Amino acid sequence: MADDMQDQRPLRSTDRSLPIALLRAREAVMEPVREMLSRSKISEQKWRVLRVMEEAGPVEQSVIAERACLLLPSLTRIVTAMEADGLLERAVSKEDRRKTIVTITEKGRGIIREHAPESIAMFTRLADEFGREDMDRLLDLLEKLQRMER
Amino acid sequence: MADDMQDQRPLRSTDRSLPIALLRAREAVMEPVREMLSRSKISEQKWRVLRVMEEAGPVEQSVIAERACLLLPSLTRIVTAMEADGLLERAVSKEDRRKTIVTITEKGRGIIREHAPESIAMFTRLADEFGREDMDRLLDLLEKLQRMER
DNA sequence: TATTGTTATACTCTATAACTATA
DNA sequence: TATAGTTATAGAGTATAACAATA
Repeated sequence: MADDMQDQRPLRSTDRSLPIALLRAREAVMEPVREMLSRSKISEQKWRVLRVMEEAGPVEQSVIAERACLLLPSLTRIVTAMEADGLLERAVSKEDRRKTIVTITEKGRGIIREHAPESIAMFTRLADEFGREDMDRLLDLLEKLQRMER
Repeated sequence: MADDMQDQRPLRSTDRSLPIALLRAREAVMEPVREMLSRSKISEQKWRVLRVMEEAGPVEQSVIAERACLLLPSLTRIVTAMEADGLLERAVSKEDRRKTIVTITEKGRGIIREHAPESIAMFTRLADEFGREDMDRLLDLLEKLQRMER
């Protein structure tokens, strides 16, 4: 009701602004994660790429870019560096020679394995403190939001 | 149960990874917001600073930095540029001369007013599509998360 | 001595456009 | 003509440390 009056209404408080609330929540959650990653000199972005690649299997770069929330030009640089570090391999697709198929290497998987226990422990601790049910509810809602807008 | 076995468990799917889910959700939500801001040549960060300042009234920079999710060195540059553009004013605090108190100007408020209708309309449309109740629930959970970790 | 904010620096990501090669 | 990816470039933010002024 009264949606036509919205031009006169003030903006929501920043706590109830979805973009700001998502950002603040993420910053809060990322604090210990950043601490963990910085110890092993792997950037947040590279970690996301590893996670996405391990999950998706061999994939083209556009897919990685979308799922890791990176632009293609950024991904090109990141993937080049990671290939040099032996964390992944690139190959031209046989079906479509425009595509580059990227595969995680054993060394790349090693990085994930190395951090998995601590990563899981952090999440478990957070979920316990936050409440498991609320955490599930939150993840459900985030998935729904993600799926809606595209 | 079986939390002691976590070292052997694989990581959660990226859809159920809280940091990744928060990031993807935010990217989805930000798409139209970025489109709006780019039309008026105001960066996402400056927009956050304006929002926080309007809400908080005259505040020191540390507070803005925390609430706008920016590091102090980044904020220093942003605030310098915004002061040059007449969007805010800086003054040394009388109680504690180490502190800089920043105040939004009428011109700064103008930027917010200019974008408020479109911003509210975007959110209203999104909340309708997403479901008002779910949106409230999501914002409650995000607030809770934000408050927990600090 | 600790705190607030600034400056400096190296690195990285963003955003856009232009380009190559394939389709 | 359109698409996948690369390269180039300008701008901006990140992260850290060192510093000045003040408490």
